Amino acid sequence: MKIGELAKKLNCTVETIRYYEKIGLIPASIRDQNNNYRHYNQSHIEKLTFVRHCRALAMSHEEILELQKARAQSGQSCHEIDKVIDNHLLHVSSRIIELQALEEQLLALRKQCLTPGSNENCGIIQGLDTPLIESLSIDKKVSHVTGSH
Amino acid sequence: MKIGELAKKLNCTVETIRYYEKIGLIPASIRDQNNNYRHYNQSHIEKLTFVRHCRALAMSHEEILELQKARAQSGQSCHEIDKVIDNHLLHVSSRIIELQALEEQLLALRKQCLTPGSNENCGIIQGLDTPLIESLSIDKKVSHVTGSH
DNA sequence: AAACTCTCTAAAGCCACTTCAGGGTCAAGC
DNA sequence: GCTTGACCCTGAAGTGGCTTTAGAGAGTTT
Repeated sequence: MKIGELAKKLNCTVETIRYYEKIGLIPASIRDQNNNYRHYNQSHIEKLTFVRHCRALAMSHEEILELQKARAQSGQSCHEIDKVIDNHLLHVSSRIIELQALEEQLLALRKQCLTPGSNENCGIIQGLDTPLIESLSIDKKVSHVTGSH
Repeated sequence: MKIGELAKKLNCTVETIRYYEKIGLIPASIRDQNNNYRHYNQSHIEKLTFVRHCRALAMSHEEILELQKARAQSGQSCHEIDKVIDNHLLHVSSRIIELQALEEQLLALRKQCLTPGSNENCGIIQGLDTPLIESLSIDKKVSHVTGSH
């Protein structure tokens, strides 16, 4: 299977696959000796499926590498694996709480301007001109699950 | 006021302030003629307060620039301002919904391994080896509020 | 043979900063 | 007057997880 077909199968771009190979998230593909095209077999598909599933769950590359490493320790307990998932769940749930706090602040701000007038008197602008309450800025070290855009 | 004092006042780093100036998110500071140090007055403080408040609400630089532009149109209605906030609220709430769906998937996955055994038989690994259900990958164009870490 | 699609590589761009390297400035204490 | 340490300066590179661009070779269709 060539890279384009694999990309379609896994609902990602060929660039993403090449990028994963480059950074070592998936093993190097086999190359066609004539034209240097990448070729993939079942084992490659499985490895990429795993990575894409992890990414769809918003795991970082580092977390994925940890999972791959833990899984490779044959015969070992899967305690390490559980730990990675538990930690990541913490990342996600703390990010949800952060964003919910943010949403509330934004809704409160929005209510300052229910009847649009001139922008000089806009309650939103007035609200934004005042500093934020400290408590909102939640500890950013907890989660790698960032951003909102 | 020098940059270090301003940074403390606004709970950010001096590097961030210099960066904002560089990309034009805040106007250039006044410079001390002797040593080229940046100096800030009340007007600068207000502008940076506005930007930091917007950023604390997870607005993108682009959104902040839109707000600044809208506000500068004196005499105009604040309809544009409302629109930016409404749009951003959409970003945030759709990201919350995404992350909640993600959290559920992760919890379901976690339940596959309640009694840790060998990692070969770990239900989490088995779960990650299967492709994701398409419906999870929500339209990523909606929100700039991304990530989880 | 031309046109179109697929593949390749290396490098740059994105966002919102942070970090680094290598300096200059200034006040306090010896 | 000299050192120490805190602060300031600039420009460039690094972060993560890709995406985009530029330029070129390979393969298929007309």
